[in-house]
This record gives sequence, structure tokens and C-alpha cells, in this order.
Amino acid sequence: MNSFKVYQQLLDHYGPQGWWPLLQRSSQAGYTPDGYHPGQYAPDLQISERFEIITGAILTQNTSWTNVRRSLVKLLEAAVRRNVPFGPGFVLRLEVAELAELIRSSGYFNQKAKKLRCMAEFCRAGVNRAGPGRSQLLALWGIGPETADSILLYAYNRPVCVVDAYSMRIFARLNGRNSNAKWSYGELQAAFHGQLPADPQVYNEFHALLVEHAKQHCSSKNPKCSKCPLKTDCMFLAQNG
DNA sequence: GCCCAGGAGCATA
DNA sequence: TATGCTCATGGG
Repeated sequence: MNSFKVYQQLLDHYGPQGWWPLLQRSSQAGYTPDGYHPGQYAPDLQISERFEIITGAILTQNTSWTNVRRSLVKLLEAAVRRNVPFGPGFVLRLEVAELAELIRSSGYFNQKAKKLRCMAEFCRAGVNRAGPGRSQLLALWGIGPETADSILLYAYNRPVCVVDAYSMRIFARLNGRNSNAKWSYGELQAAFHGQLPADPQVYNEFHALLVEHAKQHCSSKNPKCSKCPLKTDCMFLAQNG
């Protein structure tokens, strides 16, 4: 199934998602209490807000956003207590054990504390106005293709599609593939890039919509196919009904 | 108790 | 290239 048609149908059904959430703006007009900003695409980011996105992208690796959100709240509160702006400098002045404790709720906290330090050192060294290159991000310890692409798209507004486990599952089901015949990351990303307009706003919304769709309908166990907005074009129900 | 969640590094073959 | 293991909390 064509990914642009999926995008159109999901957008029609769920509406704009307002990614990436910014807790630092959660009290501002136009933002939800969780920091989403539907209808306000690609806000002009402060340094601390961009680093919040980068931090969230690392913390959410194989982890639910509710657990990540708790960690982000603790990190932002700790920065306020120390009277320093949230950013690479804040992370680098923490002991690793101290940082790990703040992000405990995200799981893998020892590994993620190390990942955040590596990223903070990279950011402190300075990136040019265009932002980091993908290969620069991938060279960092703890940054793989999905995290790198999330940072490029959501923190730097670059036209890069993010592929995640949800994307794999949804498109595997749409095409009637089983779980042991998946695409590689690059294969599915190339398909997205070939079928969607090369617009970071579309890529932003597309990935956010896939996440919402996976949560509401296309869950790994007991998917809710009867009310699925994509059911007329999906081969999963026919094969597994 | 189980499985899953907005992955990535590493060892092994 | 492709599996398999490890990392770890919190919700359903």
C-alpha cells in the first residue's frame, strides 16, 4: 500500500499530532499539558528545547513515552534547582550515577546516562547552523538509525523519515508480510522517501500518526481491526481473521 | 507471572 | 548479513 495514501487516511482519521512534545512549553498557549502543539508545526526552538528533543529521542529507545516523560520532568526540575539552563552543560556537570538516577524511570538508565553524556559532549563541541550530519550522529555511541533520524527531523527540521518498530509492524501487516519477512530499516525508509513528498512537515506528521495508529488500533497483540481506518486496504485481517 | 514499550551495541557464525 | 543476548523500568 502506498505510504502517501496511508498518510492521508491517518491524518484524516486522527488529525494533526503536534510532535515533538516540548515539556518546556507545556504551560504555553497552543500546547497540551504534555507539550504537544497540534496546528503549530516546527516551532522556532531555543537551545534548551532542542536539547529536550534530543534527550527524549535517546530516552525513548525501546521505552514507553510515559516513562520518558517522568525522566524529562526530573531532568528539567534538576536544572531549575541548580539554576542552570537545560542543555549539554547541565548534563556534563552531573555525575554519571546522578544522571542515571534522574532517568531511572526510562529503563536502561546506566546505558542511557552514558548515551546522554556522549551526546552532550558532541553538542557542546558545537554544530553548525544546518545541524549535525547523519553520519556524525551515527558515529556517537548509543545513536542508531532511528534515533539519528528522529533528531534530524524533529530537532533540526531536516527532511528525513523516521522508521520504527511501529512502522515495520503496520506496513508488514498492510502488505500481508509476517514478522520474519520484514524490511531492513533502509529499505522501508527508502520506500517512504520515494512515495511521500520530500517535506519535513509531512515526515513529522507521518511518523507521529503511525505511532498513534499503532497505539490505538495496530497493537502487537489483539489489534483492533474492526474499527481500523486502514482496514479496507490491509491484508492482515483477510489473512488472520 | 507475562508481554510490551516511539533501540542500540556487541559477540558470534 | 543475520541472528541472539544484554540492558531495565512501569503499565496492561
